[in-house]
Amino acid sequence: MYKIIKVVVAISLDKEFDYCFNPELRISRGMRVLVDFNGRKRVAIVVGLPKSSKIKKLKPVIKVLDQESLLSQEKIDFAKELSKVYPYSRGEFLFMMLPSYLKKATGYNYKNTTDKTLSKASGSADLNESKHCEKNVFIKADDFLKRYSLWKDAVSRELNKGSVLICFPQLSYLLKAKQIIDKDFPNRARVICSQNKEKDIFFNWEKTRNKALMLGTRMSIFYYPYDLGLIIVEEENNACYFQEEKPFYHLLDVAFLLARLKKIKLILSGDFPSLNTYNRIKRKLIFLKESVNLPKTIKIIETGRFKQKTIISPILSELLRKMLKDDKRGVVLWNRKGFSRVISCSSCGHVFKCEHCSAFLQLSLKSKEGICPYCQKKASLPKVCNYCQSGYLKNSGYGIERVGLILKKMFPEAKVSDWQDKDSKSQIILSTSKILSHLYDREVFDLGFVLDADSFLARTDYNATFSAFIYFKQLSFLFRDALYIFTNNRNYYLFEQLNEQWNKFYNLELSFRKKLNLPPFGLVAKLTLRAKDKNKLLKRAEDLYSRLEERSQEVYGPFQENPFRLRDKFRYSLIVKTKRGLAYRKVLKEEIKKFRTFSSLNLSAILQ
DNA sequence: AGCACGCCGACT
DNA sequence: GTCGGCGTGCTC
Repeated sequence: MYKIIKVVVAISLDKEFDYCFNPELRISRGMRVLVDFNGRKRVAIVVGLPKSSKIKKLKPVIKVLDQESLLSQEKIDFAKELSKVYPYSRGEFLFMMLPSYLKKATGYNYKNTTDKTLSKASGSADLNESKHCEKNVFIKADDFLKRYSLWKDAVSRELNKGSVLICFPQLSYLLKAKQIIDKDFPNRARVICSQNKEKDIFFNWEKTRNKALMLGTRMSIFYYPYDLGLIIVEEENNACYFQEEKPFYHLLDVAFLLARLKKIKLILSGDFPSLNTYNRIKRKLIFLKESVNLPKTIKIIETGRFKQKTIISPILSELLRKMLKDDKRGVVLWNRKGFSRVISCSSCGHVFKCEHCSAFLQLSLKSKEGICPYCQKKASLPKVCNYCQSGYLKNSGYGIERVGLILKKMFPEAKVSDWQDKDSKSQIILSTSKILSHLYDREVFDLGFVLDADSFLARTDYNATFSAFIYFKQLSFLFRDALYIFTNNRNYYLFEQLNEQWNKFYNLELSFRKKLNLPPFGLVAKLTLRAKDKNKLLKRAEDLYSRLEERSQEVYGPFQENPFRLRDKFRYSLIVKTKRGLAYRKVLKEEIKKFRTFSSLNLSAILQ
């Protein structure tokens, strides 16, 4: 007589499959088994042990790969909850919780030593958000040290009982913070991140299961230890917490779901909360703990009266002159890499474009080559135009290198440096917005000058104003005296908000979002289709559009993505607006599932 | 996901 | 004729 198991595999189809096995074998939930799935051998995870099956002819399990359960019932439930929210199957999520070399059928027999209490913790996620969230906190302070001092005690308290997971947006930030954390918790912290070598992930995965202090990037949450008692998300509003490739997910969604499932505390920490988190604070679902921050001066300068022909307006050159006279240092911010924006022929006007993207090549002064700002591929440039054989190449538009060159000419006596070449003697420093990834270096300058503020507002997405607010506010931390912002829209409401209380702007933004049913109130999904064949792609995009519209969804598009063609593939997007809630997500998920992705065309979905 | 099956258009 | 690209169905 045979016994039966239910398994899932790592495919997008959210379905359990039944197999039979010899009762002499020891099989329990959360173990890996090797099965014949549709004619091929595949690793599957056991999710159930039913008495009977509706399927008449069951295939037998080929091999049992583990001696003991690898994934607890709680993790199986967690994967199920995740698959309700995101358009991926329970199987796909369960496999994300395994170190990748256990995803293959390599005969590793996992022998558990510490994970004995697993099967106790079970039950499905409590979807009533208000129940366990009074514990959740947002810690607001403008630098890491201040925030750390506010959540440090919670860490040491929790470590007496169980494990703590601290998430960081990037590995570089994590390692910097680790030096500080190591002083208080010597030899305790373990790093879990995708950059780890396979062995390290496995090593940590096994070792970090008991009263462990885990520091990780966004994926580390899928490897959480069974006795996890506290999750901390540092720089909660950082865009790095959103994974921009398949599977798309936001760490915060995953963290909320896990905290609710495990009934544990979640501490969010950052200089400014995300709008979603602020909404939770307002709804009293998160408690705000704010440390007093020094107000920073942000000055708005209208440039409209001056021709943009000279990128350095008279006001700016006057400010820089005064700054040099006062022996102070400043950073000029311009968010375009390279030297110029367009390379064209002075005679026939031919514009040099990237072969793989719909983008103009940009000149890099350093390599004297053309470079695509999107795919980063380099292309050699001819001395004489290869189309008309007569014209010279002409550069127009401003990249950061050109802005630097102009400033060098204007201020020959000053030391003008690019961000990467700067030293303690540099007086005028040029940088793109990547300066913000050095926020935690705590290097402070006297003055800052944003020359291209309007390009941050020219974005068409609903988040543009909010992102611009965060960008300017975070920048202002880097400057002792003042941050100057040059704009043609002096009267835009954002600018008057920059020197107000931070939550005044948040309240204003939330009221707009509520009126227009945008996140965090409504659900916005962006579905992007990519293919090499432009016409077929458009047809597919229109197909999907009408299908979604039939389901009475508010659909917009198809829009061409910018750039339309990227790495040889054209891209169209659809925007779907619905109410928030699992039922609406389910409709979207079904349509995405029904929409088959071929080798020649793929679909990705981002839900916000 | 990945594979088999079957439907059409192209072509030695 | 039949080769092959691609839409469709299916996996216990």
